[in-house]
Amino acid sequence: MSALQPVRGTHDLIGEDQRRHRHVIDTARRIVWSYGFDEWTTPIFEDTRVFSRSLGETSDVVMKEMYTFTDRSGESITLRPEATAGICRALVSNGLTQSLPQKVFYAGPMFRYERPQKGRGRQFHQVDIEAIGSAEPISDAEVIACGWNVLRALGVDRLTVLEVNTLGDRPSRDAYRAALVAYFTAHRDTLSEDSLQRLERNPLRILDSKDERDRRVVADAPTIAPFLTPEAARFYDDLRRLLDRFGVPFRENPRIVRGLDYYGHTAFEFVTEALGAQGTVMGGGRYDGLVEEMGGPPTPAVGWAAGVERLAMLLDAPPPEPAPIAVVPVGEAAEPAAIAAVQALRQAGLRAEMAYRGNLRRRMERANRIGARAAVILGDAELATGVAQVKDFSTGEQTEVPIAELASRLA
RNA sequence: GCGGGCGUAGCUCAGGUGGUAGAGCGCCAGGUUGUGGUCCUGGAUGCCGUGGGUUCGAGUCCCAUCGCUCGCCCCA
Repeated sequence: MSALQPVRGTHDLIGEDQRRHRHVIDTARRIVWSYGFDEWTTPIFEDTRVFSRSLGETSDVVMKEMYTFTDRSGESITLRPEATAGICRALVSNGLTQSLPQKVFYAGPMFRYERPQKGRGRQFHQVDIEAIGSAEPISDAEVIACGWNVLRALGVDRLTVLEVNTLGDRPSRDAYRAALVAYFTAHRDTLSEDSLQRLERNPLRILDSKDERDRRVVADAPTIAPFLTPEAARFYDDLRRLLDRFGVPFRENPRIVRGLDYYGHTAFEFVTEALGAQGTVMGGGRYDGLVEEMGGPPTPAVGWAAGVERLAMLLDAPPPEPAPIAVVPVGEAAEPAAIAAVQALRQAGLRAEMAYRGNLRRRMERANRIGARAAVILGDAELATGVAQVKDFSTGEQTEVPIAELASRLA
């Protein structure tokens, strides 16, 4: 009981857990491929500045959640808390700002130092797409449609709702922020302590506070709509129109706020009631300033990230594994023939294992335990005739199959 | 960083008011060394999370501590 345990907030993925996890990633990869995205893999740790600069110095991620350490050469290194910053860094590092647009798919582990909860770990996994170099609202709509199709392919779309909002462009947001600060300052004596802090750092986040006191104040708070510039308003109109055109159902939620500073215009979340406090299963938006932060030219971009663990928990059941074939040699003389047979099955693309321990009863037991759909029995009699006994485990029936035809007959 | 719940076999969990630890599932062996799944018989498994206290005696009561879990904050 006091043996070594995984580090707090990390988990082993074994058996069904692993199958669910892999199914989420495989499905996302397949759907996203059909939209023209290419997979990238970047390092799981980066120069700390990649994140501190891009996520915003006042974001919670940077202030208290990063796994940051100094390596042996004295460099400050951070385990990535999210994928987008690293992708933008890679875009710039590889000179790909010269060949836009880039449509990137990403799958891998992320790290955040937090108290673990349902659907939240210190190491967790995301799938992620980024359409970099696309400024038109049609790319936002297409990115969202792509995410929605991933959820549909996973069969979890009926458990989730898409909520969209606009954060406007820079002038819209500055004007709105000023109005919010004025409004909340006037009501500061009724705000929660947390929200008084937010008023200093990021007043937008008061909007999605769960505190009772805050919610009453928020109910009458101004919305961004009257502060949108004509350009920002039209962008949002276009987005909603195009979502309809793509056939993606959504509802507007003016309280959606992104936690990271680099977002503007489109913000969206696919949320669910099924995961307790962690309702967001996929979230994203537009981040036109980020590539520039990384030292590249001004570059528009839009994307989303989805939590693999959270999606895996929403899955009904992991997809079934194809059942293997068990090859069962009887007696030492049968070993070479059994090895040849099992290799032939594998060459034919089948999943096949040998059961070679114990008496025949043990071997058949083993064959059953690995979930085999059939057992190929090879003993002295079979070697003499060149015909194997093949037992179908679902029916219990046993038939004779020439050894040379095993692969084709069992395919 | 702050709150609630829970720690007994590999897993799921029983163990009124203190008397030296149980079930089901799983595992191992045999019934059957040329036939699995079903069935029968037998077996192993535990520093009862850890440390301390009360007591003749603690899984049970008290204190502390660690871990897990759910929630707040924030997010995928």
